[in-house]
Amino acid sequence: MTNPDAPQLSEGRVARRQRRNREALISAARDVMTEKGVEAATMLEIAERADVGAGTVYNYFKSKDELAIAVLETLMHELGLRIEEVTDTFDDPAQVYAYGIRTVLDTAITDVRWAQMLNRSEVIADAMFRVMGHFAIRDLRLASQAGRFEVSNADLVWRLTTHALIGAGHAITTGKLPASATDQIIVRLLCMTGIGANAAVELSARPRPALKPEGVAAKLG
Amino acid sequence: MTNPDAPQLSEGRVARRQRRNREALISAARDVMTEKGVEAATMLEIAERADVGAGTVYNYFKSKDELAIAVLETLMHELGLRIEEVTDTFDDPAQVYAYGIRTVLDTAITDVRWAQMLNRSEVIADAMFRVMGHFAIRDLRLASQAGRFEVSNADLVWRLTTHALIGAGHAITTGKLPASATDQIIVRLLCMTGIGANAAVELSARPRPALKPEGVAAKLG
DNA sequence: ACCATAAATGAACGTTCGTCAAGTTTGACG
DNA sequence: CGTCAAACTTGACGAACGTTCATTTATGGT
Repeated sequence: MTNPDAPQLSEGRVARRQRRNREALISAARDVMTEKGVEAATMLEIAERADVGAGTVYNYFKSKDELAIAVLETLMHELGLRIEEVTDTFDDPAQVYAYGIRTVLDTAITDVRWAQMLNRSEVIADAMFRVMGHFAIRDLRLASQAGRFEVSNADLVWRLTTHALIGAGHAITTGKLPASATDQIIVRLLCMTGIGANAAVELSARPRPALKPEGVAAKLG
Repeated sequence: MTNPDAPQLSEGRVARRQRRNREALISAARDVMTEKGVEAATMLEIAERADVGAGTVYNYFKSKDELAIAVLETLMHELGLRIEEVTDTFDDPAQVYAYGIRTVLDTAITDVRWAQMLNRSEVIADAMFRVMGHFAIRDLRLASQAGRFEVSNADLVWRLTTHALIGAGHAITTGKLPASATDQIIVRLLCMTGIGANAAVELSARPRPALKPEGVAAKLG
């Protein structure tokens, strides 16, 4: 080797293609899955939209499920960043948490791309636990330390909350719950933090500034 | 027709066979699905175990999903009856509710037949909402009227609880939560009734009599 | 005994996911 | 440049699935 830098530079081509393929696959999968739902999306159509052979998908994702999870993580990560942009200005950590779960629920039932993925609850809930848990668990802990919540095991509360949240979203999009129930849903999820019903009602009634429009938040990974 | 009773009597044969087939199918499906899980259970194997042609299944159930739901409803109905046998002797309606969700969670993670079906969360949670909701919603209302809970919308609380319950059970059977977390899970689910964290801890710590052994409760439909 | 109707049947269908042998690209090295 | 091994891509393919449907069988009133 003439130059220690050379190997790294010359590996660039394949690395670039790999990144392109991976991103194209996630993007294509996101499109197809949010259009038709996870089950109805076929691996072949995803591969075609990504301009890639059918077998290539399996070089990047072990299974259809793994690809779906990657898509979900993308969606959630983006939403998490947009939420944090707003809540950064809040003083009360309890309100940060409340705003977060409220916004997630609203998005899940409003945004077509989310609504289509609400089947497979346990998979979504798990992705939400991991991706958004970074923020949520931190907020739960902060609020508890501030004496606003009574949570000794933030992991557990967040785990239960994600399942209830996804379940509620699914129930609304399938008409089993009216969309007007969102307020009460948030109240009850806040109850899980150990504050009583009254405090939960107060917390959920605080004014909620809107998210910034999409795409603006794509600044940091 | 010589006798107005005759048509009914002579219809007996086909009606009996239909009932036999339906029951045999549910029973076979329960066996296969609890052995291998819902997805891995194939319609062909279920049909064979029920001693019935592959196509016959679709005379009784529109789809595999519908069959799975029927199985779930059977399991839940039986458990609901067994729980009620115990809680009938309780005085505090809040304790009735607490015992119920505790027992459901324990069963879900202990009984292999339940554990195998914990995928497809939204389907299970919905079945649980309907089948066990008969008891649970009544208990929530009673406890609220007695001033023990603060629940204005029992339907909603029960809906959220089922999703969290199934999600938690799934998390435990997949190792994402330790089995020792059940106590805390019940505490948090009780928190959703609007009582504070302290009251929830007290309620969940009450002594819990064991269920009667299975099969004894098969007395009423 | 006869027949109209309802139910059961299982082979066949159309799809699906995931695999694999064959072909292509890549980049270090002489 | 040319060579070559390793890494990557490809699309045809196998196996398996849920579901359908033309056909056969059973039923019960006449």
